[in-house]
Amino acid sequence: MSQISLTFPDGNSRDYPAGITAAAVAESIAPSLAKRAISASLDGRHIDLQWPIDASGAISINTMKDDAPALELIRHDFAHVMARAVQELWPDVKVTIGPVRDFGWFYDFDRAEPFTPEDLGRVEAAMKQIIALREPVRTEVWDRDRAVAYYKDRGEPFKVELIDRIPEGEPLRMYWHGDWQDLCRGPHLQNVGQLPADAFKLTHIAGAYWLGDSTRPMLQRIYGVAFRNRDELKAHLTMLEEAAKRDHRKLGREMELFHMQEEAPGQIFWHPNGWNIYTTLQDYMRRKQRADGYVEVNTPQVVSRKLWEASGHWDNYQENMFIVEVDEEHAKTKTVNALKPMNCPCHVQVFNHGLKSYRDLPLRMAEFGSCNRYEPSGALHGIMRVRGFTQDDAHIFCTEDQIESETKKFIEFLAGIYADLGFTEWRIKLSTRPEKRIGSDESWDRVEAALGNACKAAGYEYELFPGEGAFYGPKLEFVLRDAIGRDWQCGTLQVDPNLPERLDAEYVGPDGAKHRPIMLHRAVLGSFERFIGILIENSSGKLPFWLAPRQVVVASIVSDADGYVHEVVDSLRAAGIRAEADTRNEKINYKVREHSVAKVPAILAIGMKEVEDRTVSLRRLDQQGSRLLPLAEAVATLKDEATPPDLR
RNA sequence: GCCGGUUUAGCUCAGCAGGUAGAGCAGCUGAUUUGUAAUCAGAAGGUCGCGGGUUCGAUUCCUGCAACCGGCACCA
Repeated sequence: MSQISLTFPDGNSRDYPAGITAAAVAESIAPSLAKRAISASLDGRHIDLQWPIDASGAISINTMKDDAPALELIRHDFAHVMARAVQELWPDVKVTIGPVRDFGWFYDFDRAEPFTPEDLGRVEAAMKQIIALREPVRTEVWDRDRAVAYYKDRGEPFKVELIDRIPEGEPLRMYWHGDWQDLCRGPHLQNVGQLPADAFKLTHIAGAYWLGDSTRPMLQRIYGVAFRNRDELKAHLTMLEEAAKRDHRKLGREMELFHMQEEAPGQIFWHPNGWNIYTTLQDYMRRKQRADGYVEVNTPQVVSRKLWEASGHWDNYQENMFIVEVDEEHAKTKTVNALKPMNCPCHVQVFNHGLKSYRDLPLRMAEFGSCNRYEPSGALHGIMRVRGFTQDDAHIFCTEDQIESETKKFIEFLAGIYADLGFTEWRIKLSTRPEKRIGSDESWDRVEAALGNACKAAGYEYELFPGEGAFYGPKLEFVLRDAIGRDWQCGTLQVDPNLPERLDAEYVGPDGAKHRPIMLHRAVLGSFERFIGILIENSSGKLPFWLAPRQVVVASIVSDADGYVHEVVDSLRAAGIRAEADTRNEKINYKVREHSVAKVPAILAIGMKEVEDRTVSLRRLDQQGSRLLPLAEAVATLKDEATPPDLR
């Protein structure tokens, strides 16, 4: 038998007969290690202790102390144990697939009856019983015919289809958790008893299409979360509760920012407080864009079908458009229009008005463009995914040579805005040419390189997403990370030579001939609605002072102070601060509590002492105690804080 | 759009094996003039999501629809 050489993490290596298992390797190092071993990593690949090793490489033995492999195994074995429990409880259930995901796993089942929340408790109990049996996990490689025959025999059509989808030549591996068998890539733990029976929870039931395809049957998915121990599970559940507390829909109601109602699904009724955030953010964006060389335009909401036919949207996206028809009873002739789902075709109309010269390029045309899209009902989510929204949209008309410098300029622009809005952690995704595309390979080469070079020139790395670009051009996407680690794709820059062609945009070049410009579609926030939702959740509603809808409440302690309270409010308002008086006949404790719950960042309490000394007592949100300072000083300090970051 | 769930006062929720409903908070009225996260009292507040059916009688049972929630699919 041939020998292989395995290198350990400490740099030493040892020879073993080919075909040795990682379990035997661990045993050869130390019996105690073999006892604690759960899996191994071979040249970075996570492998099962039972698998034979046929070639030399770098090996390390994993124990429960190794976070990533331990959690992967635990979650994956839980998926199998759950599927076993479900089939023990309901033998007619068909199994499909059950992968590991963030914090846990899911498994999709086919069953005529829907699972109920009560069923989850039964499944959890059955899983604990299975774990208590401490049965061994074993594995074998089967040939295709045997595997297909086995699953046909057992009446598991989904598994048969899965096998058909696995490429010829790839080994089909079977795993047994006790007597329960599943087709699985592995690796797994060695014994079901290694699972922490007190560190998992089945969280919810949901529908999910087989193979993620909406034309295939809908299965029932059960989600679970699992950790190495009870404390980690508890910490996770606490984190979920914290996340629920910052839900923008809840805070939107509590802070009286907006509401939505049945008569206008997917559209927002902004209340004074919420609209304050919106306009403050929009004013800021408008100043930033002006300073960066954009011109602002505004274009129609209701646009004839003819333009959408010319742009190509009528053919491809009609299902998602609000169609507005005017019939013969109202007008002499019938017209068919659509609410604009995007601004680009309208911007080309502005560009096309009058003859443009190469000297006009790059032309950066911005619009806070209100758009309406008939989003599928199931996609709507608070103010994050709506049917009526306003983009911070702009189109840069330029030559191909200008793409790189315009992209670099845009990345710097966007970086400054994200920093101002409190997002320091974000990344860039570069999506390149898809299979089905227009344009020559040479032009794709040039444009993709321009985007990549622009990122580097601006000082940012990017991740490559091959094949993910649009059919007409590559794009950059800017993904920011919020305070609790969630990612949000907000900014985008899309290179588009197609729409100028379709809508016949042109400019006169230095050679006196007409040329097509390139369009760069770009946005920083995406939409104001969604971005405000992100801002609310990122800050738990405690927005930075300059964005807070109610910045200061001046609260009287005794009614004899009311006159001075109004004087203080007037001084603050004169300095441009959003201040309100609270002279209700209530205790100061009551007022402090109420305005703290409402997340007002500063409360000024006014009693007779302040009246006599012409001072204010300043209390900051989430801080104990207060600070006494002269009125003029308080106004100056707060005015400073209320100044938007671009005006400081 | 698909699967499952939910819909009762402004908000959070209880209740009803079929006889038209309750609490806390908010709001209103009165008393209290109060020093940094809830002062006390009183009165009031609901076509039980919308439509149809069964029934002597429906908030409760059946059925259709809508919106919302959790996912899936979608996001030009």
